[in-house]
Amino acid sequence: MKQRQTRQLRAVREVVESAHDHPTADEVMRRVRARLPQISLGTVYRNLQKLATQGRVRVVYLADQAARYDGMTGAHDHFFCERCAAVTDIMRARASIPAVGRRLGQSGYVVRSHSLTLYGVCTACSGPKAARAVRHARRVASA
Amino acid sequence: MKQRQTRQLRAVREVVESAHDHPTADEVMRRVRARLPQISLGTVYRNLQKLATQGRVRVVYLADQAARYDGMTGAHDHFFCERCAAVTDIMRARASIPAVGRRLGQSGYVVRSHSLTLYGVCTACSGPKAARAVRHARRVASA
DNA sequence: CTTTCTGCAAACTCTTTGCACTCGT
DNA sequence: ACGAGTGCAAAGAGTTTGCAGAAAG
Repeated sequence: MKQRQTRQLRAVREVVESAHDHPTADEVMRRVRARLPQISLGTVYRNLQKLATQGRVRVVYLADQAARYDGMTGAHDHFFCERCAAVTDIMRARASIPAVGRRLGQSGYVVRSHSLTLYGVCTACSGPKAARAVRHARRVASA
Repeated sequence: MKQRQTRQLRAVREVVESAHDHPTADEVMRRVRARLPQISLGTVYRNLQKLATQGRVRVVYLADQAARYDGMTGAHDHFFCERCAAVTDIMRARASIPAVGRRLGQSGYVVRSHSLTLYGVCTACSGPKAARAVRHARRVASA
């Protein structure tokens, strides 16, 4: 029952907490392997789930894509770029959502959490240097 | 290139459009089979995707669950009951979201769509008759 | 030492796809 | 008749899990 402080758990936690780009489980594994070349994807999933249960990590589900993991646990939402698959944090989108929860609460619903995601094209992909940005993003996304 | 009016496509469309409970692809197949007993799950998926591309059906992605299909194509959001897996439509949650899109637009982001889902416990599951409601929901969910 | 955790691989779920055949048009 | 659509089964992607051995406390 007691949680052990294994090097794998710590490495997964440190990778996710220091990541600013919402990596997938697979990407987390690649990064952890820089330090622990033997770690398996199953262990990464188990530890990510453990951290998520403890609230140390947030899981971000995006349409039909693989789940992303986010070390920022404070209230914020996400923007998903349909061109380069980048995920950007949005800090101010939620202002009105507590009101929705309150209204639903009067109808007997208990709102525990919510998820707001905007889909579209990000600055890098829609701007004048879009071609270069897309190339860059693809490289990062498949690295 | 021309779209054909097959009985399978029509049956899938009619099932989803008349459903009020956000069925999964598997559930759609079960319902269609009442009329077309030999329809395959692959065909259901192909037709759901076709209808979604045409905007006649909305796909609702919920955390790590299977996708739900929604015949209501107008703007609305969803509440997901973590106890019975029921999905409820929420009509008024989005009022403030266009403003978020506008603000992001000024930063070079193009917002094409968004998804807002609230998670919690629904009226039937949190009320005084919760036990019965849960039993009912489970029966429906696994029917 | 005891118990949790790991690595591996197999299993699982959901969804997509290749192929030969069917059926709208 | 032509070719889009179907059924089937196999393949894919992402995630979970059983088990024997490793290692944390």
